[in-house]
Amino acid sequence: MGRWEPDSRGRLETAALALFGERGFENTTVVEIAARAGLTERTFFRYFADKREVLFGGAGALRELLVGTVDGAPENADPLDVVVAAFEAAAAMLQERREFALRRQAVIAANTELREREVIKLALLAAAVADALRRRGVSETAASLIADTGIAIFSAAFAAWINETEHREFPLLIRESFDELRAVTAGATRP
Amino acid sequence: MGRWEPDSRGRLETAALALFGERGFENTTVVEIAARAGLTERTFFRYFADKREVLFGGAGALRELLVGTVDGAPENADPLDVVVAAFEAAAAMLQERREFALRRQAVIAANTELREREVIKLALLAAAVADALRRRGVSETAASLIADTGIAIFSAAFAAWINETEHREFPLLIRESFDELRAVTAGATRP
DNA sequence: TAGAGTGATGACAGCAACTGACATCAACCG
DNA sequence: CGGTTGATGTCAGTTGCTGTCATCACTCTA
Repeated sequence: MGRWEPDSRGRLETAALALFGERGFENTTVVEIAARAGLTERTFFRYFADKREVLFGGAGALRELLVGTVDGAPENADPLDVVVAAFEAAAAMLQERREFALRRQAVIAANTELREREVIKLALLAAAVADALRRRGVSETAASLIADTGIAIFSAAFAAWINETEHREFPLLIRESFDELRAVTAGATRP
Repeated sequence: MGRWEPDSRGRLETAALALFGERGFENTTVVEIAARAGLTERTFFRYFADKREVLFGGAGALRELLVGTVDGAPENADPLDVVVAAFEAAAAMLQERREFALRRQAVIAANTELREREVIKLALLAAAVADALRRRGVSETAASLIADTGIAIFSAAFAAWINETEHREFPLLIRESFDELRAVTAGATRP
């Protein structure tokens, strides 16, 4: 048995999500989060670079899944198809923790700073996916475009998944958004 | 003649960009910015919600231009074409202040917090464009997708405009990114 | 098994971002 | 001419975040 309770990081994350839910992000101090987790403020900042970061621990796993899927796709597959498939896998992953995702999203939606952080996390995911595409030989610009497009599809599907009253499968919603995007671009100016 | 020097806001912006360029964002305090502008810290925070915001005053004008262009487009025009045209207009606007844009971008690129803020500004632009599209009758999901796609095109073109050694016309680069995106989506899975 | 690490945590001091409350005073207005 | 207004200053306080050093159960090694 260790000297301290185990899983400090997890306890901090749980405490933070609970407190943010109860009284909001701004009305919760780091000292309070740490106290509820049975730790001190200093320890909080050893695990998380800043107060917001405590809500974004899962981003790393998501990135690995996305990059892994792209890296593992057949060599001659269409890049956009590959990216969409990767986001479908990510959607499936999130779907398994829908309750957590909902509570977390409610907290984030209620605060501008947190929305900022979420947007930048998405941008980082896009950058990682773009890198993976370049490794497959996709050109500089195309890689960015495709990765950003993937994020756009994912965001649209995520909003639907969270907000729709009839709860449909998240990966299915990804596919639908993709179809919609193809319809949209097909309609635009033809040379 | 006023009681104070005019254009406090502008003086703060100029002082901030200069200081950030000299010693970096993190090594510059708000007190120093205010002092160089002949003002106090408190006044700085009356004009800007936070330290980063001093670099993003132009975002409002950009949004108005985008939204205005979308609102003013012919009623039956293809939504994606309309959005691309709006971003071409925005690109033309930025091109007129290339020097400023370059210095500003160098400062932003050097700091994570500032990159975060820039990403969220782009997200806000996307949201505004999406709203404008909905006003035109475009569906909820399609509006988000098209607006995000526009941002993706803009971002890719902006990177090229800033980084390429041969300086090409920004609006032209937008058009090229758009073409590339269409090529990419045309290549993906066909039903 | 003594003693030297090791690693997670605590204690404490301090900076800088940001805020609220109130004071100031030139310019303007009736 | 006196009152109001609006931009700015002053000051005190909270909180996010960091550097530094101490602590001490556990572990490894001689």
